[in-house]
Amino acid sequence: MLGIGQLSAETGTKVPTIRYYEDIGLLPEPERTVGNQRRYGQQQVDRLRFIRHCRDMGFPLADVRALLDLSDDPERSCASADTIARHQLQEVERRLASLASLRQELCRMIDQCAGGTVADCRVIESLADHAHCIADRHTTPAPTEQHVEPTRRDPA
Amino acid sequence: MLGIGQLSAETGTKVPTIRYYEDIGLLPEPERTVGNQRRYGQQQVDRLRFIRHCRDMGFPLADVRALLDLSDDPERSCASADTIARHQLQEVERRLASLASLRQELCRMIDQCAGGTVADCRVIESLADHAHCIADRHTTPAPTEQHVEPTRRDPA
DNA sequence: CCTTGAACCTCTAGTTACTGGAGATCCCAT
DNA sequence: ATGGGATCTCCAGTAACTAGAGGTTCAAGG
Ligand SMILES: [Zn+2]
Ligand SMILES: [Zn+2]
Ligand SMILES: [Zn+2]
Ligand SMILES: [Zn+2]
Repeated sequence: MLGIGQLSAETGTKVPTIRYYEDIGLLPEPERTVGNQRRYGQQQVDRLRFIRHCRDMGFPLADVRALLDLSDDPERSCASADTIARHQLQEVERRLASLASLRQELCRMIDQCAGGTVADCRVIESLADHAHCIADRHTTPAPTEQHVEPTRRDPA
Repeated sequence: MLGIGQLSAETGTKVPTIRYYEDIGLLPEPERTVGNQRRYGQQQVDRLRFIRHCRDMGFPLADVRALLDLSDDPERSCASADTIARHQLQEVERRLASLASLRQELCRMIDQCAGGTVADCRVIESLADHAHCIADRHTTPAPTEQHVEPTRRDPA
């Protein structure tokens, strides 16, 4: 049986995050010691690994929840799991397209600026007027994810 | 002079968002009618357009704020504007790379599943164990943005 | 057996960039 | 004068965590 800190180390998940997953019902309430501390078994380790892997692949928690439900009973058809994955793929492709076009605009913007004062800056000018852009509109990537510095992950 | 609803229509920004930008100091407090309603002039329209365009290009509000400050005095050197833009470009490229690798994993995952029960599903299996992945780790895109359905933008 | 210090507990609040609603007020046209 | 849409302020909620305060528990050393 592992304490929460060991589970954290084992899965590369921060301790408050584990408790958060428990709060929202992604992880079942674990056993407790007499002194009220959480104790986890292998099942929980696997479940948390599954969750983290899904998150790293960009699935939103709602999808992770659905995938966990599915994986909890192996007799069911996997059709909906595949559907979720295909949706996620589409989402990733949407973001890729939008980022690619964004990259182009940013490059143009930066290339055109020769330096000097703000009055002559092509970057500022381009930002002020979308008419300078190639794309007729920019679609927001709409990520639905986290906002954390990349100071994570250190798997066992 | 425009009312807030007209400014909203003019710039494709929702009314509460305009008030939010005012709250956080991105838009200056506008004039008011005797009845306390906001009235905007062309300057404000331009400023809000600038903000929205920056946001659509993926700049975080902190950067938008810095860019606005710069564009407010045209005599300064544009070096820091260019630096912000180059940072943003790097960020976009980072996300592109990470999404491309994600796309690959998702494709593999989906291709390998022949359908059937969850017990045999390659999607579930791949999610359960990162060892099935090609990439040695997935880097989170770390977006710092919004979470909204794409029900926006309808420029004048 | 007792002490110490790291790990753990609960609870609250903050992050980003907005969005939505309640309940009250205003503006304008008929 | 009146009706209805636009606007006002304030508060709460979204995603997915993260951080901190203030108090307990565990395990090892003496
Ligand atoms: Zn420049
Ligand atoms: Zn543009
Ligand atoms: Zn399958
Ligand atoms: Zn993986």
